[in-house]
Amino acid sequence: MADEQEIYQVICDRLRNNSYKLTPQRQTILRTFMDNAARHLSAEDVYSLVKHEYPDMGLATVYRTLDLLAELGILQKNDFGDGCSRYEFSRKNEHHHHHLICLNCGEVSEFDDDLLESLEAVIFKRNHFKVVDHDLKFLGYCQKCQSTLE
Amino acid sequence: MADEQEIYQVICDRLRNNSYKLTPQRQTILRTFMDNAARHLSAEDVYSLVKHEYPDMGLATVYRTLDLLAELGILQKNDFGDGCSRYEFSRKNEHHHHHLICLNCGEVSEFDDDLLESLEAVIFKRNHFKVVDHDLKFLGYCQKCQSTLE
DNA sequence: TTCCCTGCAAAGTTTTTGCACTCAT
DNA sequence: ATGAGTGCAAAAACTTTGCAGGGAA
Repeated sequence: MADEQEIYQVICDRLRNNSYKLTPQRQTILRTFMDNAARHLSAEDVYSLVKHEYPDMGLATVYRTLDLLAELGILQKNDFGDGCSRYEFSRKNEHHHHHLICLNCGEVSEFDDDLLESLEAVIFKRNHFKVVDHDLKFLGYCQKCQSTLE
Repeated sequence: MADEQEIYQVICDRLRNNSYKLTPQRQTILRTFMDNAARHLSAEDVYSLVKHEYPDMGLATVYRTLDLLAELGILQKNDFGDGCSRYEFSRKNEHHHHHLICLNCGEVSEFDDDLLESLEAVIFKRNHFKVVDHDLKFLGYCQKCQSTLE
């Protein structure tokens, strides 16, 4: 990923260009994602992480901010089937990555592959369905849990 | 798909073999899925469909039955991102199918492809992650909505 | 100053649970 | 007859909304 400061600038610009305000709450939440780039945070996760730095922030604000940032394409919203939405910085323009979800401990890791791009043309021909995005998850057991379980 | 009566027998056997009872509620729900094999029904969908034939059935029973049938591998639980789980007859042993979800009207159609099987070996080598299942969704616009939108 | 944004509390949605009663086996 | 299964209502879990007050531009 590029330099943190640079990313932060790009995001602030995108907010301003859409006439959204750069409130301290939004800044704090953004910083939380930058500080936890490896994780896939839920609203509740963000809420507790932010509580230290910003004890007065409301949970509703977290939800509204995540919504907004996802709408602006800054964050990507994921559903890993654990009952809540989880967010990460959007990487639509980079290499396509998919998620490996451990059925035992719930850890989410990643896997890069472009294989599916070629499929989208096939789908358009066969099904007349115009694909704009795809979502591929692999469910199984991470290395740690494989040894734990047996 | 095979003969309806045959499927029904297989399912009843699987219930009995696990010492679950074949209650009229469960029969009604199963029949509902057989009568709507092309659809991906939510608990609420099943509930309203069943209401005609069985007005006294409770929603909790529908949830519990869908859970049970999914656990037994009779139904497959899907998350299409519309805020509720949707079920269809499980086809784990047949050709792998993936879902095409229309972002406009929400219609879910299907697409068959085995491409991903080969990927799972690559993932085990590269990430030491033991894949047991995968879930691939394509998001886009169905033929109908493509013309409607432009 | 303007009105976007926020915190709070209340409500919404989907799903689960507790409990006493009922029925398939 | 017996415990799995059921309906009902209440609760749980996550998220959204309404509103009055507050702060970024």
